[in-house]
Amino acid sequence: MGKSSNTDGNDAISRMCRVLAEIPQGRVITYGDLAEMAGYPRAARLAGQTLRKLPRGTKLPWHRVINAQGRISLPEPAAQRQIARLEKEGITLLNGRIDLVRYRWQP
DNA sequence: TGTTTGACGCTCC
DNA sequence: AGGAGCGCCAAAC
Repeated sequence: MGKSSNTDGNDAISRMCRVLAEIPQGRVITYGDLAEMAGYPRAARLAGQTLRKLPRGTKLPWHRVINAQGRISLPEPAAQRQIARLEKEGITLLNGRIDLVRYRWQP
């Protein structure tokens, strides 16, 4: 069947979004875990690359993705937007850091 | 087809 | 603790 081969680049995006949509409100996930759960172990950077492509008005909880250090990886203008959304969900930051032991989501 | 690029992660100083 | 240096992996170019 011609072209509906599934190996086009959109596969990664679909999988990432699927996982992203499952993250409960008030919890966070690391880039590494997101990638792994999407079927791409060791591809943390791919997760970031994928998130960057999300449309501006997406309903997906892109803000719940942080790095393994509990910090925001997004560059500055947008970092504040992410922090605002996180705090809105009750996620507190201490010195710019999120307590992964407390907020990390692990199914 | 080969090289460069990141919203990363881990280890070592 | 905090920072520098490598390693990883798929998408873009």
